[in-house]
Amino acid sequence: MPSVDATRTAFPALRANAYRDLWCGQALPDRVDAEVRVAGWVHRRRDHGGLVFTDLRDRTGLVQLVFDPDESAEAHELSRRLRAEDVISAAGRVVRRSPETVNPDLPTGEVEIRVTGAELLSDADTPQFEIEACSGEVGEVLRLRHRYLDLRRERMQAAIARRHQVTAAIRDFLAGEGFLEIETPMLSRSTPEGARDFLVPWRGEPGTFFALPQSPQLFKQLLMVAGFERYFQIVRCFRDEDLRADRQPDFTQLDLEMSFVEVDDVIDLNERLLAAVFERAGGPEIELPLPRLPYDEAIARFGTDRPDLRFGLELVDLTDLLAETEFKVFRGAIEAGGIVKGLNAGAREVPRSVLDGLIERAQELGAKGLVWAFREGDGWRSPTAKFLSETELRALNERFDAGEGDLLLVVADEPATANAVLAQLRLELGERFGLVDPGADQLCWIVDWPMFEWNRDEDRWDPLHHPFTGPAGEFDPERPGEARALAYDVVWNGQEMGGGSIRISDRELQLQALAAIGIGPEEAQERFGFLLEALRYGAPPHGGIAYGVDRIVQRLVRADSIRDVIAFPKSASGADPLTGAPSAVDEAQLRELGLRAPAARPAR
RNA sequence: GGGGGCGUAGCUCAGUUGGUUAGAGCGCCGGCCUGUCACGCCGGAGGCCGCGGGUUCGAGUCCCGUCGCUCCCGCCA
Repeated sequence: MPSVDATRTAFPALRANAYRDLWCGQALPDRVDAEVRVAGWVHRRRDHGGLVFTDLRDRTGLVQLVFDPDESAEAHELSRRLRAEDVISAAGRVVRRSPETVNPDLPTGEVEIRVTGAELLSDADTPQFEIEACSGEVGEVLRLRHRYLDLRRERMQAAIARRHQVTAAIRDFLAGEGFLEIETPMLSRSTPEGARDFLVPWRGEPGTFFALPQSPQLFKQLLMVAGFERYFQIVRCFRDEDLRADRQPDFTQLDLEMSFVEVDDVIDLNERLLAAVFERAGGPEIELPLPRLPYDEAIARFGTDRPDLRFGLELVDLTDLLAETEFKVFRGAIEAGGIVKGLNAGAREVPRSVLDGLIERAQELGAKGLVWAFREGDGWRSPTAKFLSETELRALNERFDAGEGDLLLVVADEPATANAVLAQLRLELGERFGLVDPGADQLCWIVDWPMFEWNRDEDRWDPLHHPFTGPAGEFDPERPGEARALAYDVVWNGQEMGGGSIRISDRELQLQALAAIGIGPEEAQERFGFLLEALRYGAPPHGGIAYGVDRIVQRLVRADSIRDVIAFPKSASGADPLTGAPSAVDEAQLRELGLRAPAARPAR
């Protein structure tokens, strides 16, 4: 007998109320002979003319109601008029089913309720889609337009309940560690770094704008200066960028900050936090401490700062081996400041069409090309092997640790491109070859980040995290490229779940860090003056982290899309099919704000 | 901004080399049915094949454009 879905929250006994005194999912053998009232939605109806069965659904599950004319002619009459999703309440007696009629697939399948009286509380139009469709997934826009129906599905109820378990576990754990939950403003100042801001025009002075927060970063630092020492917030954040399957323009962070801590302190607390959340919300069992991977090692081995550690196919640097090669593709790339890097996909039967597809994919991802080679005996089967010398082939072979039939894929390009392309190909090959156990989970910390990376388009240094991240050791403003940051990201199966750092708590150092990315004292004062000012008044050393709560829940319920764990998400195009937002506003509203409507608005 | 995929009944989809009356399952409507539980059986309704143009004797099918959805790249400090 299956137990009630463990992902749903526990249900306390209902106190008798106007409509019911038992949740459907509580109609269990221990209630046999009880006279009860239940209420909910008509999930399915099986009309035998004489007997009518309905499955009644509430948040806790299903229970079978039996409408027998011998029990109540009136209720039986009503039952024949019921339609899917009608809302009813029913009174009756819990009875044990005879052995041959037990439904082992239903937690309440050992009993049923013989109805003695029923009331139709609300009748329902036929939904445009079936609540629990038996074929295929219903189109997402339709689901979102009728989200209140979509959310009735068991999977969605479970996802939203799981989300509650996650946030409840977070609150309980952090409260136990001395954290206070403190709110920060939604209407705040635009700090046009990083993502595009959502702006809110201010009526008080037309032409000025609030910005919705991309994160409460600066406020939480001020809370540390204010002496709260341990703060957290489960908080909505906003970024006006294009969406993805794991990205929403408005999303939820767990934001936390601690005073008088160093990197190890923050990581230790967060590992225990993750373990507590996983234990309570049905996540993976994790062994602490989690592995820590230095940034450089992650890039070298996986080509990315968020490696999926559930499978191998690690990258191998071949630059030194081929430095003298005659093969122009490789040689040319190396001389232009690039690298040659490859991965060994192992012994695979890979048809030519797939190889062509890989080349095409590599080019899509920005590579000039992709060289493939199969190990065959002492030699190689590859259209390009003939360009390489015997010595080089042997060296390649050793470096790759290649065995018979192994497929090698090689990209020669500047480091960022070669790494990005191979990192993505590695993921896609892992998927294609079934190297990832769908039940496996691998978490790790990425540590020892560079402070800055060179932005060639803008001709300046950009922070890898944000400009309030503390440097490790002495900071040399003359050599920003060499600075390391006291930063850490937590990566789960190749997805960034959270990231944080020890912050700069010294005003002079903060000014230097801003200067390194091209923000001089005046501009710093103009944009971050309130922070710099606060740092004058006794700022404790502090650091923290922020997690994507939606992503954590998405992973826990193994949903393909972040939208499946948010009650009312935006569609992939960024709009809300339910309310029709965003929408035009009337002229008077715009006038008040000193704004003008665009000349022509495309019809939505 | 760029690339891929999709758009046929309320829903999920099929639709051959371009061929005459566009199908299936589910749902819906009507009827029958006292042990079903994705109930069953009989009958029925339901289509601007996203939209516009083109090629053709003939277009759901081919071509061009456009709109919508979706995935990815860019972007997301």
